[in-house]
Formats: sequence, structure tokens, C-alpha cells
Amino acid sequence: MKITIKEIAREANVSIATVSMVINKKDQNITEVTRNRVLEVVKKYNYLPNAMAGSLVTQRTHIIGLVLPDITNPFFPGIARGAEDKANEKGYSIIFCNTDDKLEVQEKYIESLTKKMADGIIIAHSSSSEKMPEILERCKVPIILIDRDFDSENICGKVLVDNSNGAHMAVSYLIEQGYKKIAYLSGPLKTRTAYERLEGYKKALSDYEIEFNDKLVKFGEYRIEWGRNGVNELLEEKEDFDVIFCGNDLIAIGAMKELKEKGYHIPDDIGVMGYDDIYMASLVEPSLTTVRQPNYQMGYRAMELLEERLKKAPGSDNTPSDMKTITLDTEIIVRNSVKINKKVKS
Amino acid sequence: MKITIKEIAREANVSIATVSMVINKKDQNITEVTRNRVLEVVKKYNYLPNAMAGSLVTQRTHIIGLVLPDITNPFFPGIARGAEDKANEKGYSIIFCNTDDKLEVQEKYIESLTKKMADGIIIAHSSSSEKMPEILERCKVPIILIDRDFDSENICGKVLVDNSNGAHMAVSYLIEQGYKKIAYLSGPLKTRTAYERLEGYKKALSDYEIEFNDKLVKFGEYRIEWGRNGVNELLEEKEDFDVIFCGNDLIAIGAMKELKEKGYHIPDDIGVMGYDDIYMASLVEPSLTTVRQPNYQMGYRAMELLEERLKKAPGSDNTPSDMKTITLDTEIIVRNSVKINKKVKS
DNA sequence: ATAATTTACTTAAACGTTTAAATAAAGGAA
DNA sequence: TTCCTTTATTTAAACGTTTAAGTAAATTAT
Repeated sequence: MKITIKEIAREANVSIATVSMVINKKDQNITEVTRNRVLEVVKKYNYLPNAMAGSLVTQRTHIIGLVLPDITNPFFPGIARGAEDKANEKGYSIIFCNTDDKLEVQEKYIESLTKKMADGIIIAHSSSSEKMPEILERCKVPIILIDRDFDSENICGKVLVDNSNGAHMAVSYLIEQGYKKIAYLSGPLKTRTAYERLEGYKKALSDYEIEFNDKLVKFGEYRIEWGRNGVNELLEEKEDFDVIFCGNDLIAIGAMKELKEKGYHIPDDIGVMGYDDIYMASLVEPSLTTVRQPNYQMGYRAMELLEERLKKAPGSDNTPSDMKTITLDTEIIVRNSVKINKKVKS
Repeated sequence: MKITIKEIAREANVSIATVSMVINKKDQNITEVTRNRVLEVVKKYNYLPNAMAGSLVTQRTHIIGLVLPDITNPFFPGIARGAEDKANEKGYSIIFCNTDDKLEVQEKYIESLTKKMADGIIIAHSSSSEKMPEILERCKVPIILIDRDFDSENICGKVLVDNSNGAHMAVSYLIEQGYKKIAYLSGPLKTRTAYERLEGYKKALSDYEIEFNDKLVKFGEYRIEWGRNGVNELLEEKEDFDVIFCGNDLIAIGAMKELKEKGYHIPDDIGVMGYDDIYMASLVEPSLTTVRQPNYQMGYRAMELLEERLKKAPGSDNTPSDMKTITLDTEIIVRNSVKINKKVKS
């Protein structure tokens, strides 16, 4: 038989209110002896309170929705893990959702999370389509944005990385190592990350007074296949380049594969630099020089922000002061796909 | 203001029962006109029913717990994704939990899932410690085991891969390519997977009348670092070997790294074979010949099994006939870290 | 000694649904 | 017409908690 607070109360000869108070440590006014009597019965039956029933009255489920494009993409497990660790620390559970960057899937998930009364949502949203504000609007719980920026009413926090600065650092680094003709295989320009990284790329070039050459910049998906194809697109331009900066590590890995198959030597003939520092980056050959995004931190801090916000009364509106943006720093990870101090040599 | 079924009922001039019936499509007895009136109000307010409140009475949360060692380990995202896809298809949500293979963490998660009234749990459990049965016993919901076998009362399904057979296939393959001295870098023997793969390794050797040599078998963690260390342990034995079969791909990748650094050429000097076929396996150099475990399928089928089981009334006990075991097949993925038809050459 | 306060509980309403049972109106059979 | 069914809807109990308000006894203050 399923055992409820009622049974415990009956067996311990107290009211259910007393049991509830003991369980929730609101027992300043409960005598030692009653408390122990209750606790004993609780233990005897291995009683665990039904959180749902409690949630109904407290209006808190301690469930957080984590909406990501695809956990199978090596960029995301770290984020998920970070969020989960912090959540667990604070007594929250995480429902996770893969959108494949499809707007209608994302919408469905947000609806589902709303129905299940998630206390909040952490989301790496999909595209900045016009429907986004409406979708987010409809969702009444606090939302934390990660990785991809966007502006809307009920967003109460953002954890971003400075893409522009990351790309700027990367390209500056390449230039300082002596590279002059820097090609760029970007992700899809409709994503904010790609757009911002392109900005950083351009700014670094102009800082060092290198002319921007749009024949050296190609746009595609954040995938290995695009890395391969992108290299070919670049080669077809018959425009000289000595290093390829890539929109992410997957592109970089694809680019390296293709270059090697075409007989180029990395980094001697052509350097390759990535972005993200996924697990694989250190394992490919040559190991990939890249820009580390602190993805564990992203998840962790996002959950931290959310937990902070959730200290306010349930259902309470966001005040402007709730809105907090954390911008995490990137870091250049020097490995072997880019020559160090190339200029000295050539 | 938060809008509930009561508001909808009032505004539509019907009872809340009617609204409930319309929403849940139990509306055979509702007139077209009432239905539409209700639906209109629902739409007007973007009303979404509070699933928790419903769950309280139906005793179904449509929440599934997915308990994994570590989503950051490349073996697991595929499983998670498979489970999530099927879950989503059937209207379930997944709460995910990382145990780091720690028993007390696992216990805590199972407790949390029980409190939150998860309808079921899919778990790649941690170690076969003596406490496991007790932990599982206490958890009253249906449990599906994945990847790692175990026996206990309320387990109502298993999705396993035949580790012994997988290893047997792999080693047989190696032998048939002409390899004779096959070293084995195993995972920790306390895990069932490692134990079974060792069985398969031994059986293949004996099938081909090759003597088992325990100097060629070393045990460590399922990690890259162990691959590196394992190679050194093998080399120290001064025992000849022409290929290393590895307990998983991470070990294989580590082994390859170490071998290459030591100046060995793969596969010409020494072959390396992995197990799992994680994403990275095709990206390392040389690309890794390995045994594919169908991990997306594992997650997917596990959720399928669970969903099937959940068609029974909530709280109903497992009958022996509920217990279903699915054993998925492995497949050899031929790449470049093992020589094909070595015997012809040498 | 009486009133006021504190302590240790209990009562009962509330949370937002689902659903079995009740009811009332309409339609059909006798 | 009267009775029986069917149809369309409502009533009310139930799900398992939390918590504000109430109460009775014990303690302290006056």
C-alpha cells in the first residue's frame, strides 16, 4: 500500500500538520518526544513525502527546464553537467530538452515545461526569429539565456561569452604569431555567435591594419562537413591564405581533415585555429589550437543566477534589477595546429 | 493573474468538469457549441492546465528519471538523446541525473525522483555493490536497466548489449586479419561490462587455439589516461604483442597517443582496436577500428520498454511477464587503426 | 489570583486538477 | 401519456501536501 502523510500521522498519533512540520524542519515548536515519535514512524515506513502534492500548495516544483539544441553536439554536455551540478547542490532537478534548433520543437518544450510548472528555464535558444518574443512571452516563468543572446521581457538573466572579444583575441594571436592572410570559416551568419565572431575577426584585422578580404570568409553550418567543404570553397578562390580561423572546433576538425587529405601539412603549410575547445580538440592530430569557451561554467553560473532569482516569491514579476548578465571570458588554448612565432622562421 | 481551470469555466459558463473533459478530449458527450465556447476561452487566455494538479489525481507525472554516470563522457549523450526522443514522442519528460558512479549520489537521485513521483526510471547503475538491491527495492517505480546488468525485484526491463559477444567478434576479427599476440587493456573488472568483455576475449582466443597470456591483460579505468598508462604497463612486461584490444574507445585513444609518442606506427607496428564507437573514434588518426555499441538505440529502446510498461495502471506491481530484456547487437566498424589482411603481408 | 503570553499542538482551507456519481432534459418505445 | 434511455452537464469527492488560524494547556507577568 502506498503510504502517505496521513498514515504517518495516524500511526504516530499526531495531526498531519505536525508530521509536515517535523519533516520540513519547521519544528521549533515541536517537543523532542513528538518529533522523535514522528521520525521513527517515518523511518519505519521509509516514508518520502509526495513532492507534487507539496508543490501544489507551495507553487514550487524545484524543477528546472534545460533547453538545448542537441546534447549529442559535444559543445553541450559540459553546459548540461554544469547546470545539473549546481541544480543538484540547491535541491533542484533538471528536465532536459533537445530542440535540434527547431522553433516549433522549442515551443512545444516550453509549453510542456510550463504545464509541468517548472520553476524556471535555462535555454540556449534557437534563432532570433520573429516568433521568439511571443514564445518567451507566453512562458511565465523566469528564463535564463545561455550562449545565445536575445532580448525579451521575462528574461531575468543571461550567461554569455564575449564572442566578439574571443574572436578578436584569436585573430590577434594569429597575427602576432606572424600570420598575415587569415581565412575565416564561419558558422551560419543568422546566429548571433557567428555574427559576433565575425565582428571580432574584422576588428582584429583592422587593429593590425590588415585589409579585410571577403573572398577569405565563407559561411556554413557549425559542423565537420562544412569544415571540409569550406576548405574547398576557399581553395577555389585561388586567393592565398596561411591560416584558417574557424567558427568552431567541429569546423576546424573538418578543415584539418580536408587539408590533410589534400596533402597540406598543418601547421607548416596552413595553420588551423578552432573555437570552443571541445573534448576532441586535444585529441585530433595535430592537436587543435583554439579558443576555450567555459561551458561547464556557463551551465553552472546560469543555474546559479536562476536559483538566486527563485528566492523571490513564486509568480512574482521580474523587476529590472533582477536582470543580470554574466559575460564569461574566453581563453586561448595553444596547441599544435598553429605555428608559434611563425614570423621568426619565415 | 494566474489563470486556472476555474476561471475558464466561469468565463465559458460551464462547470470545471466540462472544461476538463474538453481539454482532455473526453468530450464524446459535449455539444459542438459548448466545446467551442470552452476552446475559445482557453485560447483567449492561453490557458495551459497545471500538469501537477492533474498528476495528483491521475497518479501519473509523465516524468521519467534518467540516471547516468556522466553526460560528459562521450558514451552517454547518445543514450540520453535516444531516450529523450522516444520520451518526447510519447509525451514524457526526462529528468537527468549524473551520478559519477557514486553510490550515495545515485541513492540521493533515486530518492529525489521518488519524491517527485517520476513514473519510471532508466538507469545505467553504478557498480554491483551489496547496497544496490536495497536502493532499488526502496524505489517503488518501474526501473529499466541500460548497459549494465543487475538483478533485482522491481526491475521491469533491461536493454543490454552482448559485451561478451562484442569482444568475441572483435578479437575474432583481429585474429582473422592475421594478428596472433593480442594484448587487452580492460576497464575495471568490477564492472560487468569489463568482466563480460574479458570473457569474450578469452573465448575468442580459445576458439582459435591461442593461449591466454595474463601478462598481456591489464586492468584500469575507462579513461584516456589509463590507455596511456596501460601501454606502458604492457611494454614493461617485455612480452611481444602485435595489437591491443581496448576496453573502450577512450582507452584506445589514450593507447594510440602513447604508442605514437613512443615512436610506434599504427597500425604497421602495432594495431589498436577500440570499443563503443564514440563520435571521436572516426576523427583520431589513424581513425579507430572499433566495435559499435548502438547507444542511441539503447536509450530509445529503453524508453520504449518503459512506456510499454507504463500502460499498466499506476502503482501496479511488476508481473514476471513484464520483465523484458533486449539485447542489442554490436557491429565491427572497420577503420584504419588495425591492418586488414595483415597475414597476407607478413 | 487573574490576565497575558508562550508553547505545543490541531483544524481546516487551499493548491488545481480528474472522475465517478448524480441530475436534468430530451428523445424513443410502450 | 408514461416509462425508459440516452445525451449533456454538474456536483462533489479525491489526490497529498502546506500553512494560516485556532485552541487548550502551561508558563510568566501583574
